Amino acid sequence: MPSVVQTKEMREAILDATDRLLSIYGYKKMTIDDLAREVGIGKGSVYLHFSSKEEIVLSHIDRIVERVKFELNRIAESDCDCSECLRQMLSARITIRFESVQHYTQNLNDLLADLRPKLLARRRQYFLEEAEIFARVIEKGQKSGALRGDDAFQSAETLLLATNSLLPYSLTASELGERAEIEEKANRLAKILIRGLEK
Amino acid sequence: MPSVVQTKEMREAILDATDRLLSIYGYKKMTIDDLAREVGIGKGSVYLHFSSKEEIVLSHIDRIVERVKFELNRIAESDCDCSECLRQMLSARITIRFESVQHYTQNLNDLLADLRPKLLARRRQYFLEEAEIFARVIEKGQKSGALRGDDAFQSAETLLLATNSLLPYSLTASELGERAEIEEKANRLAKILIRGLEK
DNA sequence: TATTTGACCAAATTACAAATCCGGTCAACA
DNA sequence: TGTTGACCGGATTTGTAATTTGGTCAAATA
Repeated sequence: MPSVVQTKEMREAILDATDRLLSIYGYKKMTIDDLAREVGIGKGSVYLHFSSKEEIVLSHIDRIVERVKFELNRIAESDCDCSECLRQMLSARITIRFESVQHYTQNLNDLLADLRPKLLARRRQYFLEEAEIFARVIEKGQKSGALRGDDAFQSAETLLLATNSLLPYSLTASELGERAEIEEKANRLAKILIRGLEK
Repeated sequence: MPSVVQTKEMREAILDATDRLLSIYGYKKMTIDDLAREVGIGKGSVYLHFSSKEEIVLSHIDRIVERVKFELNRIAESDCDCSECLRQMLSARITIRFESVQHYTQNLNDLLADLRPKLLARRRQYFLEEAEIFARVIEKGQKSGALRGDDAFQSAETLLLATNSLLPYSLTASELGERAEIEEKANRLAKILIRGLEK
């Protein structure tokens, strides 16, 4: 059996390679042979760390969402005021997601087409997890008197839903527009949304 | 030459048939032979009204957008107060768009895949035209003192952008969720957005 | 004559089979 | 003990023949 440290490092290396290959070839055309070669290990070794191709790619996507959640939690627990927290969280979410897909050659929807059913289920899960972090901040804001007393989780869902339109899965990186432009739109939207939540 | 009335009615009949066939087969698999048969005219007659298959389908989509714009203008010119106008306009937009795609068997993005470049250009145009109607209402609200003095057109763009996420082109009608659920989300979002624009 | 039509054409698409490729396994190797 | 790549069957691609389709226009129709 591989040692724990080696296993963890190797998992990361495989997911890094997955990101590179996925961005060029997409799920279907990315082969396990390619992946093993890119990592520099034998094909059989890939299956020491993951049980299937599907699990590899889903884990890669999980990792991105974990990064987003980590950053959201970091901001949520910082001591700036509630509105500023929400502003930073919305901004960070767009930034990380943009960085995660900007090197993809086609749109995410097509690159991951064959995983669609599994992904839809996961996206709902991701959405809930992120919404919970936002809801915590909103609740804090309500207790401090800064925000209105609407249902916190529903408000969080609404924030995410509204800002999701900025990075549609059906657009190519090149069709998305400049990063600066997207971030400007995101800020404008965030400003209006957050003001709408304030007392 | 066909008489004006007949031409207009026949155009509509062709676009109606286009909607039916498009919702089942999509752009590529919908044939002009099928279309002519569905309308009950000869194939050659289709080309008396449209110059190409592409023009037919784009006209069909134009017609939907025209319906949306007509309704938006109607509400915009009614005499309810600005916030209420915006609320109704956002709601109408979702409702009409939902009705226009709910009978489609696959997602719009796939059904219209082969038209993507042309459609992207048009969507930008549609977006601008709708945004202008919203901007007029916002400007009126600013003059009456109900709304903040931010750039009206930018605010309009932001409203549309945010609510676009409710009906993603990449989801099947069956994946979209219940109509009531979408309208509820739309209302919640509209409420926050409009409050964010108010003084 | 004024309209409408469907047979016709080239180009695109499909159908079908043979050849190739790929995810996943596991006996052998280091 | 930990790693590997040859191997398997099912899926995919490739090459090509047969079919279909967008668009036209001479002929039919009214």
